[in-house]
Amino acid sequence: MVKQTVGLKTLAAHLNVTVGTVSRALNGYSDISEATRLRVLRAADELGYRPNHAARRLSTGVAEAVAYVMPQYSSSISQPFVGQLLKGLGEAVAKRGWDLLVAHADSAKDELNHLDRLVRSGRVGGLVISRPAKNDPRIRLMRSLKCPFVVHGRTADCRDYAWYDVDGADAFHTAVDHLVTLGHGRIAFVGAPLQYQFAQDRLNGYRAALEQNGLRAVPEFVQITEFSDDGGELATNVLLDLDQPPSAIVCISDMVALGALAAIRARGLTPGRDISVIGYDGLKVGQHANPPLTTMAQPQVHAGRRLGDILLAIIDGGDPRDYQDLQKAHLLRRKTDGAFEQTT
Amino acid sequence: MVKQTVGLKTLAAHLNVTVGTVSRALNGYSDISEATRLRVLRAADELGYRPNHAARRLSTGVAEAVAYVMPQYSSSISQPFVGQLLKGLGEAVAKRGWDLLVAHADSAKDELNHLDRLVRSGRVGGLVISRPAKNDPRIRLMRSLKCPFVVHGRTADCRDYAWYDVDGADAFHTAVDHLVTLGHGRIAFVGAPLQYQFAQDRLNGYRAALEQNGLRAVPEFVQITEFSDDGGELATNVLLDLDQPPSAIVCISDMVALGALAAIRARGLTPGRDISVIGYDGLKVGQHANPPLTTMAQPQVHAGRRLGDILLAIIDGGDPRDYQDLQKAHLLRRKTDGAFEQTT
DNA sequence: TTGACGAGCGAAATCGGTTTCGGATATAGG
DNA sequence: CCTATATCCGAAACCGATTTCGCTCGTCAA
Repeated sequence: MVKQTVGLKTLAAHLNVTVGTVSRALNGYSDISEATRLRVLRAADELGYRPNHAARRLSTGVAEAVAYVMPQYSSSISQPFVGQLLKGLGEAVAKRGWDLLVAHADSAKDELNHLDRLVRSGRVGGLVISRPAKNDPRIRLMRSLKCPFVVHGRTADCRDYAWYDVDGADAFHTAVDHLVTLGHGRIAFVGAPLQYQFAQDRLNGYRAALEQNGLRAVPEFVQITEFSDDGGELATNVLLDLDQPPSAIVCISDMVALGALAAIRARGLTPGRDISVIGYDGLKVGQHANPPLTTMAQPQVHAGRRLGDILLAIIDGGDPRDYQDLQKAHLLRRKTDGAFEQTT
Repeated sequence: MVKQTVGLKTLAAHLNVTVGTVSRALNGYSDISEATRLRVLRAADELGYRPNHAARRLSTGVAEAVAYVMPQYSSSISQPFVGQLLKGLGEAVAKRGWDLLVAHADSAKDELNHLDRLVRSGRVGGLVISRPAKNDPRIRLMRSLKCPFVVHGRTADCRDYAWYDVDGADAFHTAVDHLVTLGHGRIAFVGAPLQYQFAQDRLNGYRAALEQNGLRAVPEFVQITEFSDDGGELATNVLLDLDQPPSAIVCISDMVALGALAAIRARGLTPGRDISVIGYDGLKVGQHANPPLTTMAQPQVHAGRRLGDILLAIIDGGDPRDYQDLQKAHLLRRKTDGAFEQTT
């Protein structure tokens, strides 16, 4: 650590006042004459005074920092949004002069320990939890610690805390509806392990849409696989090997969908003509896929900032239940959705 | 901030010793009897003692935290590697129980102010600077502050500080050599603004390779454009409009290369057959491009951890000049590089 | 002229640890 | 048996801010 050069003491000596006076002048107390305040402010600026963060925290008891908890098993797909999120989060907390720190997880057990330390040692005043499991232990921990937090995503029971999420059920409902409109009746779902709530939500949306459209739910049409392009490719191959393969596939993410496209092309079929595919995320790279990927795009841009604002509001004493933000995804048509053709 | 429940004082009272004794027992001093140490350790564990971070920092003077400075203009392409890097960095600092915080930049000027505060207020003991400009003010600031730092990338003069970089000049040399081997003689370069050192490095490699292969440097073949897919598309269109267009293009990044592919396909040409394209980064999504993108892949996996280890070593007093790590990229052949055909 | 009052500032306690110094007890040596 | 030494622990200073308390002025009304 760089040694403190100019502290309150230096300033005070320089101005012939006490440290208490300087501190009060800097923090806008009323029992300081305007003349003194100006003298102090000017000197602080000239000497480049930076209050020692640790001392202030110790004294005031506020951490002036929040943490972002990285997704547990961060596959390559989770990376793009991490950067975006951090940027937004950083902006939100920086407005208040607070710090943003990131917590990473070695294992599930280590992570809880890490978070406990982070909170109970007073390093952070709140945190953002991404991509929760159905009954996430991290959320239970934060509740028991009475530590402010906001969840990026939701769990099964999400009534009592703050969260920001995109409505996956709605999105997959929309995707299936769209495919039905195009004439598809045999629609498959390639999903991820259901321990994650978002995986369950999207599956629910798929199923609800099938039912509402009077379509039969074919058990083999629901493939749960690894959350990656390889997983998507594997699952799609299983689907295509079926006696009566689907004519359309909705995929739980764009990355999975890219794998699906690869599997389809490998058989000499053309995505969007022979088999329709719809992804989820709205990743920019999807437009460079072969062919460009139709997807359910998210209003991802402001998620980070919104999460930060929510967290700060709760730290300020806001009721978490007042901050539950459900965004809708929208259909972004590119080239992998097409009308059903009997010829298949 | 969650109020401290059990502090040193609580522990001391519970054990009928003084806080000093507890502190020394916990910190492994030798003048504590083994019996007492065990009693203290056990009690600390049972009561779930977490030392107050601010107090310890104030007392010891070490920040127990480092910061990662986000790339200045983080376009979509910069995101994937941010996540990876943070993961590795987090692991490295977590081994020591330190925190990782991220600093984001509103503007260039704000950023310097922000970094100055971060360091001089004692929040961090060192930092990682990504993607420096040729003569980066952030580096100058850190030097003047005598704050330990490591650079991810290099500047023009990089002799006196620690850095980790991938050899862009070598990579583009390799790429051009490869294309020459395939019979190409008209090779273009699509790059990014030269304010960034990495952009200059890669251009240098391209030029050196041309010269070494006895190829003429065509001025119009060097296109400097925006660091994105759109930029790549624009630049490639310019190249294709030339009276004598190139038969191969090396692109400064995979994202730019994806734009190039789009431009090529838009003219009914086939990348890899009519025109070869080589990207840089080794992004996984490149394999889902149309056609799969040949690229110079980086050993990106350990960059974060390595940067973290280097930074900690310097904070421990290591000589920065002993930590200069230049990695090599390697050619990852997919489908966009092909033999030159006269027919074009 | 005096007493009350308020403005402005100094002095000191406080946050929760770390670390130095010195004292008490136990052990060893003569 | 008495002193020298090592062992172990208590007491207190310290890190650099914040914040409370109270003192000292100057001002004004009685």
